[in-house]
Amino acid sequence: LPELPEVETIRRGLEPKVKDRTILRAEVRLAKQVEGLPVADFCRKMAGQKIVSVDRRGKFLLFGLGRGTLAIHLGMSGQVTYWDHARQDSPGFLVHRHTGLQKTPGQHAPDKHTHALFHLDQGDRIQYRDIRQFGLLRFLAPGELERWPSISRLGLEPLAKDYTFERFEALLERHKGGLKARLLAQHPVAGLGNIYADEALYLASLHPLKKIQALKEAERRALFEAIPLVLRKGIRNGGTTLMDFRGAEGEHGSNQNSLQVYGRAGENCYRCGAVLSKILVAQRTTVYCPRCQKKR
DNA sequence: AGTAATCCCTGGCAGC
DNA sequence: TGCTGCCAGGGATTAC
Repeated sequence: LPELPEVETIRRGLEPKVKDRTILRAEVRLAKQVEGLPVADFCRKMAGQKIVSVDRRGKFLLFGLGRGTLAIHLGMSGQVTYWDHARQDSPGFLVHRHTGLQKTPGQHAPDKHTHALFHLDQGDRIQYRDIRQFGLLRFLAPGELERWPSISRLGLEPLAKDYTFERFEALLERHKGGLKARLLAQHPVAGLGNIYADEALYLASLHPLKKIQALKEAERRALFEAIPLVLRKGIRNGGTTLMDFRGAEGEHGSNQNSLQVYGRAGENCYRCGAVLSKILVAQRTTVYCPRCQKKR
C-alpha cells in the first residue's frame, strides 16, 4: 500500500537517475492502466520527451516533461523501478518471514505484472509493475495538471513549508464524519492511507471514529503535528514493505518494523499495554488502542 | 450535500 | 495435494 512515504522513497531514488534523460519510447502492455487518452496517443505524447523533474503530490508521482506531465498513482500494489542495462537482474525468490514468497530486492526483468515501460537512452528504462492493477498512468498537457480533479481536490501537502496549523484547521472544519474516514479521503492532508492514518491517530491519541466537530484545539494540534512525524519516520525508514512495495532500485523498506498499531490487532499497546482493537472504518481495517485513543 | 456501500484485481492463505 | 473462498485496500462510482 504505497502511501506518501513510499512514493517519496521512489521519487528520491528515481530523480537522480532519470532527471534530464529522454523517454525514447513508451510501451504499455495493459491498456486499462492508462487513463484519459487512448494508449496509442499516450505513447505518442511520451515519445521524445525529456524528463525535467520528478515530483510528488500526495500519493501521485509526477514526472515533469518538456511539454506536460506524466502522473502515476500506484494504487494498491504499484511499483516504479529503474532498470539499468549494465546491472545484473536479481534472480530467484526468497521467502519472507511474514509475507511468504517474495521477489528478491534488486532489479528484475519485466514479467506478467509489468504493465508499462518507459525506454530511455542506452537501453535503460523506467518500469511500471502493478499486481493488483489499481494504479493509473496519465499524461497531462501543459496547464492541465492543476485543473485535474484528482490533484486539485487534494488536501495540504504535509511536508511542505506552507503546511500550517491555520490552513490545517480551515480544511478540517465543518465536517460531520469521523476522523479516519476524512483522512483517507485526502483531507485535510494528502498522502495518508490505511497504514499512516492509523499511525498518526495513535500518535495523536485520537480515536479513528472521533467526530471532527468534537475535536478540541489541543487535539487538532496533536493531529496536525503527528501527521508529518509519522510520514517523516516512514521516509527515514525507506517506506513500509508489507507485500509489494519496492524503492526505485527494487529495495525493501524497513518501516514495517516500526509500526505502532497497523497490523498489530490483538497485540499489546507499546505505550500502555492494553490489547489493540480492530474495527472497520470506511471499509478499511483499522487498529487502535482502546485505552490511549478514547472516543470521548 | 454529505456519507456510505460497491467495484475493480491478484495472490496469500486458511480450511477442508 | 489441490481446490475453494475469503481477505487485503485506493479511489472512482453509485446509491442512499
